[in-house]
Amino acid sequence: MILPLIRKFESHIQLSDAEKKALLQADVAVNEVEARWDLIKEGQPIDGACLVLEGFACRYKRMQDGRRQILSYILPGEMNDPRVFLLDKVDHSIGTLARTTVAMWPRKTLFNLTSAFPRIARAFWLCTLVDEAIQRQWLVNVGQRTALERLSHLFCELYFRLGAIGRVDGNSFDLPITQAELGDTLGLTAVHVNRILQDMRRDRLIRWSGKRMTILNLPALSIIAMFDPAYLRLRSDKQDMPGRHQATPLRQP
Amino acid sequence: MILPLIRKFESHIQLSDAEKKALLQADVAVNEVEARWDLIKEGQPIDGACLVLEGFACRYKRMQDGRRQILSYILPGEMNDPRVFLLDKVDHSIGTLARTTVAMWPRKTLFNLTSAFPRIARAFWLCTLVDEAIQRQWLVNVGQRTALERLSHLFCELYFRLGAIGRVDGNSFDLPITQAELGDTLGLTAVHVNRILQDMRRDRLIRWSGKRMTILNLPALSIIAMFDPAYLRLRSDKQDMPGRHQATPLRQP
DNA sequence: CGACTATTTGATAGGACTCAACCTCCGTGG
DNA sequence: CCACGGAGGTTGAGTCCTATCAAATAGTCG
Repeated sequence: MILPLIRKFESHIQLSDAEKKALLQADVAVNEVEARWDLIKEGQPIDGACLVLEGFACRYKRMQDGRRQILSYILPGEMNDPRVFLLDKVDHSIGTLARTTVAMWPRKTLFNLTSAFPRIARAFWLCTLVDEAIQRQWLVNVGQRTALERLSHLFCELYFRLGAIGRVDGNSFDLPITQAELGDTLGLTAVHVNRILQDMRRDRLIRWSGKRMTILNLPALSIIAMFDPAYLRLRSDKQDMPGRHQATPLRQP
Repeated sequence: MILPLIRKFESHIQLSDAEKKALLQADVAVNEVEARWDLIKEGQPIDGACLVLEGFACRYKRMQDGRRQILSYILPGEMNDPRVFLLDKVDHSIGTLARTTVAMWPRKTLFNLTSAFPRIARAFWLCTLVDEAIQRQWLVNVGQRTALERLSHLFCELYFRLGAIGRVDGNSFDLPITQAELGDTLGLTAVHVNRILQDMRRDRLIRWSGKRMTILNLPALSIIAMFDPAYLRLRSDKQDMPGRHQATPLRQP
């Protein structure tokens, strides 16, 4: 049921069978949520943590006048920061961007798991640290980079993050969001996102039809974005890392 | 020696005398550092946490081509996130913006303190959560706001953060940084920061001569920035909160 | 005073936004 | 089966905000 989480953890550290079993047996409530629903609304009290199993969610903040900034994407295997339990209410909303299945954790379940299995606690820990590293990158992104650089950097990031959880097939992955949402992510308008995307398609950097994104030229994209995946702290010996796909088959004519 | 930290903690929770005493007796190494020195360099292994006692430090990331994004300010009483001890190296640098006195904590000291005094651990905890809330606000700032709004929001934030640690005198406080550094903070060029500052001075919003910033019209500034100090989670019953200065004396004619 | 850094000013260019219209796709329902 | 509506994508023209480049001015410190 919560396989994606295990997968995610294992992209950071190796889990024992006992740890995996404990996670699999954890008491969670699974829900299906339509696109564009709020899982948690800004200002609400918090009852539990939510883990995305499938789909695409995000954290965002909305200003009084309607402007919105998306703060982070929550991909399968990821969850909102469980530490906010300490607070009475959250200062941002969590919503779905596509149809999403989420598992809600009672805080007690989380507490039991992390106290019984220190390595699981450590895995949670590492995940929040990576989240923060991503947060810092996003600030650099909107603060310093041009529109083309921002889009390129985000696509590189998604390619690696999704690759680490086995959601990249060849060079393509599902990206079920709209151009307007991309704009809210990168501090750009939908119109401008659209124009830069056209440039990127023209230059054979990407293809993005329907909900499917294909990275046509990762090296070029990485250079444009000055992208270095180190901040994602992925174990590079994982066999499904996107980078491995470049290996040349040995059987040559 | 580490009074600023106690002050900061007490803007979140009340400490007992025993807790204060433990903090005061903690084993730390205090250093004076000139402006524009790095306390921690990106990629370095981490030996200890650093607490700013006096002055002005920041976290920042530099890109290959020289562009820099300042990620957060570290004010007196604040420290870099001690949780990064878990990692082998940091993904960003920490440097001083002005002459700063810092206390370096051996990780053992930190460990002893937090395990002996759960409320101290909780205070650290709350501080990192507030840091992250600020981080989110900054992303909204550079992602969604205009130059005027960004500057206004930052000045409001500093007014409240410095007020909470008793560094606001009337409506003015020390802001010993350059316009170029403001630019690196807000994703703007120094030239443009300069021009917007002139507008703000003309409109009697602020005065900023030398290193001293004076907020001339906080209500107007708050409206421009759509500023709401709630995210800073300051205890509103603290007697030195800036907000209290608005109270009307009871003795009216 | 002199060297340096920071601030200010001017002219110009360009990236991104605005507003509006139009197109395309797709699910719905008559 | 096709008309309809809505959401998302695309296009165009015009504007504004912000960056760039260069130079002058003001401050600071030894």
